[in-house]
Amino acid sequence: MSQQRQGSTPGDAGGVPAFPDLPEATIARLPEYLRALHHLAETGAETVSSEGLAAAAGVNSAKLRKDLSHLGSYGTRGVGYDVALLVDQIEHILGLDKNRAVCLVGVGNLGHALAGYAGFASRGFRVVALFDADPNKVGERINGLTVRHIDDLNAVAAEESIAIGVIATPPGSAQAVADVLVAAGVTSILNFAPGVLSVPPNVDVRKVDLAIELQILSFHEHRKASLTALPGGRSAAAGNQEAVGS
Amino acid sequence: MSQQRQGSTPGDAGGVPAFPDLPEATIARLPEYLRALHHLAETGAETVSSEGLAAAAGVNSAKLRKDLSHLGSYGTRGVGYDVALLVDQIEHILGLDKNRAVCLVGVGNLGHALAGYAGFASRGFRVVALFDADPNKVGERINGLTVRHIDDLNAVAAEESIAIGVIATPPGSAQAVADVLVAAGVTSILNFAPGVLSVPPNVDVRKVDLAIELQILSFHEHRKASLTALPGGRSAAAGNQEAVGS
DNA sequence: CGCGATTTGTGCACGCCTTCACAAGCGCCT
DNA sequence: AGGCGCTTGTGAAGGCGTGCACAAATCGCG
Repeated sequence: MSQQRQGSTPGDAGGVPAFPDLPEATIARLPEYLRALHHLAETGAETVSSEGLAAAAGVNSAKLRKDLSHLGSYGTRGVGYDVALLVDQIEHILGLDKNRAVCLVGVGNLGHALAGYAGFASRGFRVVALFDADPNKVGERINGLTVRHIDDLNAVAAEESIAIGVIATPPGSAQAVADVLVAAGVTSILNFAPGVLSVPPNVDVRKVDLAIELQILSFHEHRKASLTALPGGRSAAAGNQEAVGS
Repeated sequence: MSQQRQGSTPGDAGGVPAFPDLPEATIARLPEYLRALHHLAETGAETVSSEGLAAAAGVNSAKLRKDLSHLGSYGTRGVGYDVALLVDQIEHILGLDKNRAVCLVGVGNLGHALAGYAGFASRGFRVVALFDADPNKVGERINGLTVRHIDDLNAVAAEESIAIGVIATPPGSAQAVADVLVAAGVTSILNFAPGVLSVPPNVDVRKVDLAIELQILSFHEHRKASLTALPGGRSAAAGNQEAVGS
């Protein structure tokens, strides 16, 4: 068993598998596969076929096979994929075995909810610190953590290496917070504030804008309404089950 | 001025511009353009160049021009785009002039925050009803709305046409809630619960999974770490500012 | 009235992603 | 041992999206 396929770069340091240049689209789907696999494992399944896993993850089976083939050959022809093995592999690829530290900036309406979101801890992330600029919020205890002032961010980052920063502030403060995070050495940011962040090229930013999601749905709603109103108004089938991802 | 270009289908009912088959990628960017345009309008700008708007929206200027060209010719060569006109056009395309009714199911940690999210109302959406299955939550008042029991959803949908349903329940209840929404005639769903929803083909589902976003960031963090650790460890520049969208 | 500066709109080529279809491989049953 | 059915892994084709580079169009100025 051990490591069958090591990756591309031969001059590899240690046992870290070099990255076989996974397509972005594949990476965006791996977490969904992982969730489906965990669910399958709970039901006691030892192996899954690509068909079965694809159905559980909501994708085409061919796509799933191609995605998994990029990580190496972890399936057995005629049988399927070993669930436990695949879970380990994907978690390793995603770096989830590192139990990454996350800090959250902005303990307002949304930030408050995010701080208590159970889905983070259960999937390999530790929320280690909460920050806000409002002195009235500082000191408040949420889910076992005390809100600290944003000026303390540097100090906290110094003791504990922060892998990911989450921005849940009003739009006007987002850029300033991003600058602070970058200055503290954070190189991955999840931004819930509307607007574009300007960051150095080595920093990755993912943006989630709830209003944008609604607007996209509104468009489809608008389109469907105008189609069914037209003479040839059929069932207006089109793209559905659009998953968010880059 | 008025209408220069009406769309494709000539046999058009009323003044509704038939849909020129916008690419999905373009649709996903229109809301971001719209936000940038609103911001520009507030600063008093009458016109914008594609370069300027592209910068404000965080995209390539060529991409922006191509996107806008799909909606028709609303720019003037040598001058730029009329901000107010473009706002109207995009809002119309997205169907935001309809002031769509949104209902939210699941008033837990996240749902509570969503119910109070100001970004919805300010961008053309009205949260008209909150639902939950927990009797203890029913009756609670949030942001001027009273939480009702999920069984009342059909009745509410009968009086007020609900355009979009938002699911913010635990994963286990999501499918059941989706079924109720579909039965009530809702054809657009925004799902915050992990997992795949099964819906009829005429229903659009968009999914937002916060943990997935973190996992994707984790991957890039993992990748960057292993790159900088290698001999040729340069600044590890790669894809950044990845916006979420289908 | 003509010219140059500016900016839009778009044809074209390239690359990524998806999907199909099938050969190769594996296990089981006889 | 041999054959059969099932499933993976992948070559190839097609479609979609992006970005370049440029022609067409408009405005302002001399």
